[in-house]
Amino acid sequence: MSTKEKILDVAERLFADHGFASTSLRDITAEADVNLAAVNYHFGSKIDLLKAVFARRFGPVNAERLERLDALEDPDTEQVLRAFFAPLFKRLREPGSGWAKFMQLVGSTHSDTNDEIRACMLEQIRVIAARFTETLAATLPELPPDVFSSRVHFVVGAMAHTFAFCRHKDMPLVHQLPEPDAILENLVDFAVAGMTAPVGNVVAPG
Amino acid sequence: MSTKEKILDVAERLFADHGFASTSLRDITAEADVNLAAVNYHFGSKIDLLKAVFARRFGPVNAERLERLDALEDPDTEQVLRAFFAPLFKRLREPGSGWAKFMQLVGSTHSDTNDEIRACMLEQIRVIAARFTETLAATLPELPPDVFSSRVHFVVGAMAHTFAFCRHKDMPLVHQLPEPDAILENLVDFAVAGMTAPVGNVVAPG
DNA sequence: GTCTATACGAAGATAGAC
DNA sequence: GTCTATCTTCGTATAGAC
Repeated sequence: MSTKEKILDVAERLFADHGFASTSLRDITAEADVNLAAVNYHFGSKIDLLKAVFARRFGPVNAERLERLDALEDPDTEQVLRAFFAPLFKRLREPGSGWAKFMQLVGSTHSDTNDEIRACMLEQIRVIAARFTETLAATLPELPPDVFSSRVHFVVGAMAHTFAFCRHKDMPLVHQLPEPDAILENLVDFAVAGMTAPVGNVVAPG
Repeated sequence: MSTKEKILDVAERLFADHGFASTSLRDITAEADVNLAAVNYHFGSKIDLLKAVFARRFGPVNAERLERLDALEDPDTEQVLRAFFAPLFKRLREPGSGWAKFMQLVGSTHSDTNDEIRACMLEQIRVIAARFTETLAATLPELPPDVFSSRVHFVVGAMAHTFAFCRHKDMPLVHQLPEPDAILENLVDFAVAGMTAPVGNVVAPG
């Protein structure tokens, strides 16, 4: 395995387990058994290494997402959501492939307050998110735009938190977490019900 | 204002805006116009400063949450969720009080991969979360335990992401975000629908 | 009791030798 | 391509002023 690939693999795992800011380049290069300066040579900087970690995996996932979305004719809310979630979830079935760690990293990065760090992931999903948001909105034509926006936020949050912690041990309050395929079904059930919920009391703006 | 309070205020804001790891004690003490060593004197360490930031605000919020929960007799799903969310949301109505920044910090810390950082917040809500999870489960007796667990994760994720980003400008995909009170109503509608959704296809474990 | 000045080791980044 | 040396900034610790 090349130095570059060794760094990518170890960085992905350590970023996911301890967070980007809390992981030092010395941790990565020591565990990958390469020289400290190799990171700067191959990737330029720590933040560019993070970008490379995201770019490597999002390519095939996003391609499959678009394929699934384009294959739908007159899609409903569930089909759109499933087309977005399934391509990532199905890769969890390959143990040892690193996809579980990657998903964990995606989830935590999605909620990172640091704009520069979050941008490394957002630049990978910006185009695809726009396509899916647009198509999803079309399945809910009667929903007020501000309610739709709020609910998309809620779905994104539910997804991100699930990605980040669905396999985490330190969850004393919520036990008995099911298998990846079952989590996907639970997430789709939940998100469809949330997106299509009746609109309750309207609060006047201002 | 005392040195201790100045440090707490500035730390809360900078941790919320840039993340805990990306904020240096020198950033904090420079903006608070106090000496660097004052942090170590008053709080002991950077992580203990974070704990103090959480402890200051969670006290009154959690007390009100328990009051509202105890006041309910034979509560339904919506009432339990509202008793948890409302005490924090209502404080957003006081502009300049720092509660919006605190909420942002709570949301991002909830999704932090670093166990030590997340523990600073979890220790503040552990007892209360157990009470609410237990009461919430009682309102959904027919829901399979693993589905309930998944859905609680989803609600927590929706909440955390909303806290962290509901006032953020860098959200090009989702516009027209409503006012705090409307976000609370939207969140309650969404979470109630998600928690009470019919259980779809059951996936065999393993 | 409070606060300040200052020093130490470790971190990320980078220039230049090989 | 790879590695050493070095720069700046970080969290932390300590001695002492008020």
